[in-house]
Order: sequence, then C-alpha cells, then structure tokens
Amino acid sequence: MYRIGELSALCNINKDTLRFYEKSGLLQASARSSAGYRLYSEQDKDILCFILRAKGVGFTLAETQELLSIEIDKESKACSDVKQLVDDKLTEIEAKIAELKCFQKSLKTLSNACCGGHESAVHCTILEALEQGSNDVRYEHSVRQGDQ
Amino acid sequence: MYRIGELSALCNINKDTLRFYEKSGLLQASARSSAGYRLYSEQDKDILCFILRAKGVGFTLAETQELLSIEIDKESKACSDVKQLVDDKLTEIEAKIAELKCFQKSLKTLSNACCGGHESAVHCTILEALEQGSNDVRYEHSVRQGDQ
DNA sequence: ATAAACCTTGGAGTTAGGTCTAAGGTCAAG
DNA sequence: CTTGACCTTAGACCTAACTCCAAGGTTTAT
Ligand SMILES: [Zn+2]
Ligand SMILES: [Zn+2]
Ligand SMILES: [Zn+2]
Ligand SMILES: [Zn+2]
Repeated sequence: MYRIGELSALCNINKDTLRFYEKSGLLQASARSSAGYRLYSEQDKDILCFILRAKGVGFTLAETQELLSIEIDKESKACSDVKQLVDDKLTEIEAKIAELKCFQKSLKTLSNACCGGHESAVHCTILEALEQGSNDVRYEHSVRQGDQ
Repeated sequence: MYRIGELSALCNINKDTLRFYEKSGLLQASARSSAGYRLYSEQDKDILCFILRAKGVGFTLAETQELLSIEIDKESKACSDVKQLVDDKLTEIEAKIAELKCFQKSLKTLSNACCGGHESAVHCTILEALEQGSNDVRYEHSVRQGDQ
C-alpha cells in the first residue's frame, strides 16, 4: 500500500490533485491507516494511471469518469459504448483545431502585412485591420518583405 | 449616443458583457445621462468593434487591452510592438494546435483499433490501451475493419 | 397613474482543474 | 523528547470571460 506522498511521487502528480480526484469521485484510496492516512493499493495505482492516460489523450475528468465506469463494469458494456466516447472526443477536438486554424490564418495574414519595423504604428496595417475589419490588407511603409 | 441596450443590440453582445468590459478597463462609456445611464459615442462603438475583432482572431481581453493601449497612442508606438503581439499569439495558437493534433492522433489510433460493435467491452482495445498504455494496439474481436 | 421596458449597483455564481492555507495529528530518528 | 517529515480536514483562492440576481430608479406609452 502506498501513502499519498508515495503514490504522488510515483505517478508524478500533486498530492492535492489526488485528494481532488477523490473528492470528485474518480479515485478513492481503498483503505485508511489507523491514523486516517489514505492507503492506495496496486489496483488504485492502476486506476490512477488509467486516469492519467485518459487525460493524456484529451479527456476531461467527467469523461474519464465515464470511461472508468465502463472499465469497472466491462462485461455489461459494449465496444460501441467506448468507441462512441472516443469518437465524440475526436469530433470535439477537431472542431477546436478548426477554430484555432482559423485564428492562425487570420493572425498570419495580419503578421505578413505588417512590416514589424520601428516606424510609428500610425499606419500599421494590423491596427487598421482591427479598426475597420477590412480583409484587403495592403502592405505598409513601402518596405519590402523579407527583412525580418 | 447609444444607451447600453442599443449598443448591445447593434453589436450583438450581452449588456452584462459591456458592463464587464467597463469594469475590466477595456471600454468606458464616454458619458452618462442625468439619470446615470451609460451613453456610448460612435467612437466608443468603434472601440467595441476593435475589441470584438481582436477577440475574433483569438486574443484574450488582457491582450486586447494591450492592443488598445497601442491603438490609443499609436504615434509613440512602433509596428514592431504590434507585430510582436500578433506573433506571440501565433506561437501560442500553434502550440495549442500541436497539442490538439497529438490528442487527435492518439484518439484516431484508439478509434481505429476498436471494432465499435455490440460485443462485450471485456476485450476492448481502447480500454486495454488506457489500462496498460501500450502503443502496440491490436485489432480486437477478429472483426474486419471497414464496416463502420 | 400605472405598467412595460429600460436602466443602475454590488455582488454572487459558473466551469475546469486544480493549488494553497491554516490548524492540527502522527511517525521515525537521534 | 524534540525535530522534521509526513498526514488530516475544511474551505478559500486561482484563471477567464462572462452571466445572473436582487432591489431599486427612469422612461415611455396608454
Ligand atoms: Zn510598419
Ligand atoms: Zn504594422
Ligand atoms: Zn470490439
Ligand atoms: Zn473496442
């Protein structure tokens, strides 16, 4: 059995996080010492690793909880249940990627149009674009690109 | 001059958000009526649009504040100041995209290995991968892929 | 004159995932 | 028998960007 400090060191996670997971219903220590110290079994450690791996592929704690409840009662659950969680997450992640790529594209356009020099920002195309929301970004200050 | 409800309708934003922006130091109404109602000028509206556009390319309110402080005092600021903000944001966004793509790749691997059928999840490769963290995902249940 | 629709303020609540603090109990070494 | 490292709890605090609420004042229309 591991005490909280041992398990946290072993799995490279904050002790408070472990207590937080307990409070959140993700991971209960399977025993307590006579003094009330949490005692984690090998199986508890395995569950923690499961949680950390789920987190490592992007699942929230609530989703991890769902996965865990399937894991604990595998026999009565189907592959489709598990795959659904993964595929939903994938859809969500892909939507986020799309949004970020949209930001990226806009930012690149802004960055490319700005000379980035030490001239006054009075004619900065970035500021102009944010003022007017125009998409026809023109190059400013008659400076050739490529000096960056 | 616009009252808060007019400006919020015009720019499609919650009135509370406008008050929140004021409290955050982003946008002050340039006048108040005798009854204490906020009165926004055309210029205030322009600043709000600036804020919303900055938000639209991924800037946080704090970053937008920085952009705004440059915008307000353009003469003494340089293009490099503005471009730096954009490029820093771009770097941050690209890091996030990279992280999400990593999640995406892992999730795709998991999804592809799972049959997604109505068999019991006892031998589900997704659960196995999360239990053991193995990367050698094998296909389960001897089911051919492609029936999805 | 009264109801509906508007506005004000301060402050609390939300989500997610922790992180930290205070006040105190326990355990092993020297 | 004391020091230091460890553990306990409840509960506050953090970020970000809102969103909502209560209690009350104002404006406008009928
Ligand atoms: Zn320039
Ligand atoms: Zn510029
Ligand atoms: Zn299967
Ligand atoms: Zn499966």
